Amino acid sequence: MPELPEVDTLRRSLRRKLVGRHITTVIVRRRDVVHGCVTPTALLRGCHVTRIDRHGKQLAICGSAQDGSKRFSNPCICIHLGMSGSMRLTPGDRSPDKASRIRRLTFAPHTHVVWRLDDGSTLAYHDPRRFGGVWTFPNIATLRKQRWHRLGPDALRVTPTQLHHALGRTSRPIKPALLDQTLVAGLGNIYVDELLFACGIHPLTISCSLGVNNIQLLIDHLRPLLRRAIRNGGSTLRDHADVNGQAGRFQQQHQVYGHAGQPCQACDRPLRSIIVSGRTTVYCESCQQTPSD
DNA sequence: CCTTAATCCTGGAAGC
DNA sequence: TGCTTCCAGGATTAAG
Repeated sequence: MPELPEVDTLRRSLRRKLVGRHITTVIVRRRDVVHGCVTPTALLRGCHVTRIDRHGKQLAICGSAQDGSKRFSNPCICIHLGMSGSMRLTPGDRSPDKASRIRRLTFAPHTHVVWRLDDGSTLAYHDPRRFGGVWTFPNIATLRKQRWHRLGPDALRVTPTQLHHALGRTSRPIKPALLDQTLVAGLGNIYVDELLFACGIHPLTISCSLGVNNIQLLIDHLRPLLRRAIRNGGSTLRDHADVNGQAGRFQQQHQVYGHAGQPCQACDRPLRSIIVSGRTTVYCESCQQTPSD
């Protein structure tokens, strides 16, 4: 499932391959996955791509265009991959025959939006389960103000003070609290389970009972965990892949997620699986205790 | 405040 | 083999 490391893998690839390119055509194959203005212009047709941003699990692609009266516009689209979304870049056909280049434009199943670039390559947004979507904004400031303002600080940048504040005001267990994007943005089921295992914190620990030491422990493990995942191209369980179709490798390093019943890497006892606020949660009963601090 | 459940949706896996 | 059923999950919403 695309969480922060998977989305950041995508951001890095797009930054490399998309920034500076010109978008010549936009094809919307399913209108209902696009929210806000659905015109090609709002979806960056005629724009140069200026930057790619990310907050939590959401991605922003910003463009810049000049109209007839030389006025600039800087539209911006926000992409949320939901559960099964992915982006794929297909290199352009360099053959001189224009007709064959156009005929080559075939669509994989569940392709909802396609952008054609000035070098003939295409960027395609797929999402079989359609929990994700594309949101259009007149500029990135509006995106931040209207959409990203509801999210908590990004999980890669959250400070101990911010985390302490966020967790201090909820009596929910730590597991659903860390999944709550309004408290911290970017974590999903995989990385919360991995984080709590790394910290030795029981998933049912009441958030506001965590002391400063444990907040620091969470921070100390959070960034290295996410960075390691990003370095490995994220976790591929089923759908996630980079823009070139390559799967991530971090799932090979999961300590608990997907390993229920298997021996704990640290103590050899079988890992337990429970449901916490509707989410499958895997942890080690002996390594993860409720801290008294 | 909190929780649970339902909702959206599809494909893969398990079960008969 | 082929059908049905279940399950996965991010976010939101409603109900308890």
